[in-house]
Parts: sequence; C-alpha cells; structure tokens
Amino acid sequence: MTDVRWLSEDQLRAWKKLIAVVELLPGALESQLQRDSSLSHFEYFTLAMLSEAPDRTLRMTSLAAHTNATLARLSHVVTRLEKRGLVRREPCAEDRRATNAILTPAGWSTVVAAAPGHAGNVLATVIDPLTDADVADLDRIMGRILEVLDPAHVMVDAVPTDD
Amino acid sequence: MTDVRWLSEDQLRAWKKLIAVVELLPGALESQLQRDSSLSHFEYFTLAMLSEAPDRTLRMTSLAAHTNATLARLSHVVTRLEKRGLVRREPCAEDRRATNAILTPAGWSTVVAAAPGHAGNVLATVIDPLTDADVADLDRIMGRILEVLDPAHVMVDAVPTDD
DNA sequence: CGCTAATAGTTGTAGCGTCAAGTGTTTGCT
DNA sequence: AGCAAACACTTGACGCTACAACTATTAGCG
Repeated sequence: MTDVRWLSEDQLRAWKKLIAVVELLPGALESQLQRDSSLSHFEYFTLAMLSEAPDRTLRMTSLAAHTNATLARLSHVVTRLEKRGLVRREPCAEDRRATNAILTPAGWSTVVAAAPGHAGNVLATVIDPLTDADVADLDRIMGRILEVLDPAHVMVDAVPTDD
Repeated sequence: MTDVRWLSEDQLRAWKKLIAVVELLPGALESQLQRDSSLSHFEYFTLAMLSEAPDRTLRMTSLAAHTNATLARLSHVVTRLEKRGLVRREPCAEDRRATNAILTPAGWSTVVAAAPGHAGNVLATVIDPLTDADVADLDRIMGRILEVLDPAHVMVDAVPTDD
C-alpha cells in the first residue's frame, strides 16, 4: 500500500489546465445564455434536446439521460420551464407511470432564438482558438475520457457508423 | 446579420464530447472525495492551494484567485472549513482590511490524507485512458482554450520558461 | 490634511441541485 | 388471480453559490 501512484510533471500540467477549463467553461456559457436569453445552460440544453426529439417530445427518464441529470433535478427544472410556458407535461398513454415533456411553440421559439448566440459563444470560446487538427485531437481525447466517465454512452452517441 | 456562424460536423462532435466531460467530471471527482474524505472538490482544492503556499497562508483575495472563486463564495467556504478546524482566519498585519487564511495542522493532515485517493482517481479517470501523446495534446489544447477563458493566467501559470 | 474612491472582506437572501421519502403503476413470480 | 418488487416520477428539506448590500480600511488627490 506504500506505493502510491502519482502524476508525472507533464500529466500534472495537462490535468491542471483541464480542471481550469472545467471550472471556467460553465460560467462562460452560463453568463452569455443568461444575459441574452434568460436561460441557464442546463435549461438551454434541456430545450435543445426536446427540440431535436420526434414530436419535440421525450419521456422524463429519457430526457434525464440525454441531459445527464437525475430525475429529481429534471423534474424541478421542467416545473420551472412549465411555469414559463416553454414546456408542458402530459401523462404518457402507453405507460401511466410515465410523463412526457413536450416543447411548446414558445419553447421552440426560445431555443431557436437562443441557439445562434450560444453557438457563436462556443465558437469564440473553444473552437476558434483551435486548429482543425486540434479539434480532431480534442474529439479523440474526450472520447477516451468518456469511455471511463460514461461507458454506456448515455450522453454522447458511440462512434457514428454509416448505416 | 443574416450570416450566422455555425459549427461544422467535426467541431460539433468534439464540442459535444467536451461538454459531456465538463458535466460529468466534477461529479466523478466530487463523489470520490466526499466518500473518502468528506470534502467537496472545491474544499479540497482550497486546502491544497493553502498547503502549497508559503507558511500555508494566503490572503483571501489571493486564495480566491487561485481557486477561481468569488470572494463571497470563498468567505462562506472558509467559514465552514474554520468550523471544522481545518483553516483559521487571522487579520493581516500589513493591511488591516485584509484577512489571512491559514491551514491548521488538522487541515494539513486532511489534505495529505486526501491527496493520494484523489490523485488515484484522477489517474484512473483521465490520465490512464490517454497515451503520452494524448496528454501532450490535451495540455496544448486546454492551454489554447484557457487563453480565451483566463487570459490573465490567474488559474494556471503561464507557459513555464527556463529562467 | 481632508474628502472621495477604491479595495478587502462579510453577511443575508434567493435560486438551484441533491438526497430521502412518498405516490401511483406495472411487472414478474407463484 | 394475487402479491411483492421494480419502475417512473414528484415533493420537501437542506446545503452551496451568486448577487446585492453593507462595514472597515487604505489610497489618491487637490
């Protein structure tokens, strides 16, 4: 038990930078969305997932998986979005335990209005400073880390194939 | 105004993976530290910064910069750490507006005890799945993003030189 | 000097996330 | 069929963070 593994100097340097990004990036996304669209990043992400779903509808459990949230968290957030008229709930016909979350027209408008500003912010903050090769490296590296953090590929789809 | 910039397919894929890591990594760090040492990641980081400082002492403002926190947040956290006997406050002699935060012996023991488990978790989660080349790429890419997020290099020191 | 502005920090409040507990529904087993 | 376990949420309470307001001290400047 005495041989404790530690990080090499190079690894420590890379780690510190990653952790700095992990701490700073949410704030950067948050403040732009809050300022321009009065949405938290998680709210935006929730609306975005719904906007891409068939009929703009998803079961709570499925939406929770897509957004990497607990059901409890999602339930609170949907309650708030519902009060703002961006989402509505509907009991699921096939399974009466389940609830569908549905994007309202107002919710759709909100997401559509928010998307360009958010995309611009993402571009300016993380994409523009990178070369195409960097982007490819980033994709590969984050993919490897996700194999550990999310082996079931709940958050991000597995490597896309042509079929 | 009509030409809204958007992300390419490759960029979008890399971005989604990065955001997934940003969402999942804090939880992974948090639960290990909470389980093994009853510390949040931010508390651990605060203690770690103090442990590396001369005399294990830092002014609140300086500690806030090192941990990328607002003064208000840090003040609350230090209050809690103080109640647990891990840190103590002392008015600063040179500037009577300022407060020094000082790591107590108990705080030092706590951080020393927590470090190996935390390092092991970092290794297992992000370093082990990467090759040495990946680590170098990660360092370079996060460095470029940090130029935007933290141009003043408050969180991470600028590229080290030999002088 | 003396006054204002800036700095350093603390505290209270409101909002969001987590955890534990609870409801209603469905599945699976016998 | 009947009953227990699993599932799909919802709700309430508590802890942590951001924001705003406030105190105390120091620096700048005429």
